[in-house]
Amino acid sequence: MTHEPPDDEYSIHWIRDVVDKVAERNVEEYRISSGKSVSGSIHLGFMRELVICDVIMRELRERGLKSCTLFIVDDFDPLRSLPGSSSLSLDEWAGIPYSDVPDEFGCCQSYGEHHANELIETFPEFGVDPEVIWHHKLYETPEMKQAVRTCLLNTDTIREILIEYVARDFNDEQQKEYIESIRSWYPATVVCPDCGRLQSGAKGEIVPNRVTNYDAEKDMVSFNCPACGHANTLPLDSIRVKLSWRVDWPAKWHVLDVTCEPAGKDHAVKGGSYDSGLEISRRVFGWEGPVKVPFEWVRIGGRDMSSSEGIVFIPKRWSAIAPPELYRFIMLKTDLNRAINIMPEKVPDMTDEFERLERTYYGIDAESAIDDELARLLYPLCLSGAVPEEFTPNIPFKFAIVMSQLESVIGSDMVMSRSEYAIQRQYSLESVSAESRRNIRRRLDRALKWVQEFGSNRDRVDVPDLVPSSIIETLTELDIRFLQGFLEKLRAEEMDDETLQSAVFGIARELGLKEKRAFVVLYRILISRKSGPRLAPFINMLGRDWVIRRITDALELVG
RNA sequence: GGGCUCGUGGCGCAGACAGGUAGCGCAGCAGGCUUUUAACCUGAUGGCCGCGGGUUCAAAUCCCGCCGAGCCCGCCA
Repeated sequence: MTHEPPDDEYSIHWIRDVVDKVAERNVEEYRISSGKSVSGSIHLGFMRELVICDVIMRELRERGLKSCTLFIVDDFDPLRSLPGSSSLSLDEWAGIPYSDVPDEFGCCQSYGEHHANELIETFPEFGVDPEVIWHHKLYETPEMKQAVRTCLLNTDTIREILIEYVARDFNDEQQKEYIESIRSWYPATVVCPDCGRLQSGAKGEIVPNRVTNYDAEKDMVSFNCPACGHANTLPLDSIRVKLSWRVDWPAKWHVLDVTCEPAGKDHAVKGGSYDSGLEISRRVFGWEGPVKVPFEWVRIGGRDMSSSEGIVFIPKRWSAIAPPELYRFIMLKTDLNRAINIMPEKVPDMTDEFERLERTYYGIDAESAIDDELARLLYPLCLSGAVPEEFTPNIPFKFAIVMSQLESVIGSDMVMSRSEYAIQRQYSLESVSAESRRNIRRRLDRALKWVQEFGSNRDRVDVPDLVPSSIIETLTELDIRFLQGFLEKLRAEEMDDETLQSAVFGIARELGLKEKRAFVVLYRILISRKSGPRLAPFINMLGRDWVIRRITDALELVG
């Protein structure tokens, strides 16, 4: 039996499914949120969450719905550890909110702001534009104060929920212990007015400065700071209070009226903080809470990215070596529950793949392995800005790898004009647009950085100023005659890649020189190696005049 | 101990929710008008679909068990 594939039962892409679900909320404005603790540099993986938020927003707008994105900088969290590179003292700053810790680099208001800004600066390139909300400032608003009050008033309910969600997989003894430990627990901590700490101790031995009592009638909060010993009972309005983990999140959802928030797998697991947060939304704040969109993590080169341990690979570093649109493409094409392992050394190949999508979108490739409808959906979502009316050609990344390394040899003007010429030939263009020229420039810059950081030895091209005498000495009588013949040919006429490649073979054969040897000789003269980039295009990149001079110089050295 | 996700040619992945001859990219291999070189084009090769069992005329796909990898599950975030 055969199946007619039902058209609308299963969607072509996860974005459609997610947006369908979000749109069901039927609200006036769809608010898509994300948040990040600023314990250090925010790595490239977090950008996945921002991109997910962004495409949900874009698709909602596409459907004529009002939508925005939010990015909450969790800078009111207490500092627990410092990266090894930091000059700050952990003893001095542990337990203090990131917004109160100074910026050791001196350029921002605080430790938290510094790391947040490092990320925020890359937003335009990556095509995201969320409203930035500073957690510590949010806590100063009357709405958030009221939410804190609501949580304190509903402490019993919150305790019940936590026992239900956190302790459900415990054995009897663990359960008893947990219930006991939470008996006099309040869902909030206090910034000590004396020492400025939310908690004492660093990672592993933390004791929070927890609210020890809340007098609802007088709206008074008691605490007993474990860091400095200061104990007091003060009006809620007069002190800085922060809600606990698992409670803070639903309070923010409520105050900011969040419709949807994606969550990494650590938070999104069944019974995890997201689920308990939804339960708190229902039973404490009286609404259903946001639409949960779980997603897997991003790894780089097979290793986890983590601010505290592992490798630091920040978005800025990505945009220095690869197009941000490519990052968005990788995020969008991969299913949400798949971990993404980014391999920087594959950037050239991945860029090619992305450009296949681009050409499919513009209908330039006659046949394409990429589905038309998928290209129509995905390509615009990959771009950081509006989709240009017409295809804007660029040089292939792999061409740029070689070309960009020649700047120091032939100068950047030559590199640009030869790159433009390559595009003109490839797409049969009369002229190259200003936009294309900007693209070329960007690509050359990225290709050069890429090859320096991630290129293999084969990718690296190093043209020495002079041909070393050690190489001159290896030239035989026949080699020299070949070089003379090739020089003549070069002087005689401008040749395209194919003609030039043939000329090498032709001249070598005429003289009875082994073809392979001819190539070795030329590569040695040019780059002191016995092989290199495909020869004729490489010579044309360097330019006829330059190569003529090079060979002439070499022949002079022979004497 | 409990839970979630993943396991498909050398590498990275699609196909699994609707069971019916196993696809793509990269690498490798062979070719591109008597011209091997690493922008480009063409072609062929390469897979007990983690293992075992079950359902079915038919299983990569559905069900059960096992193995392996990753992650989450006290406080704190």
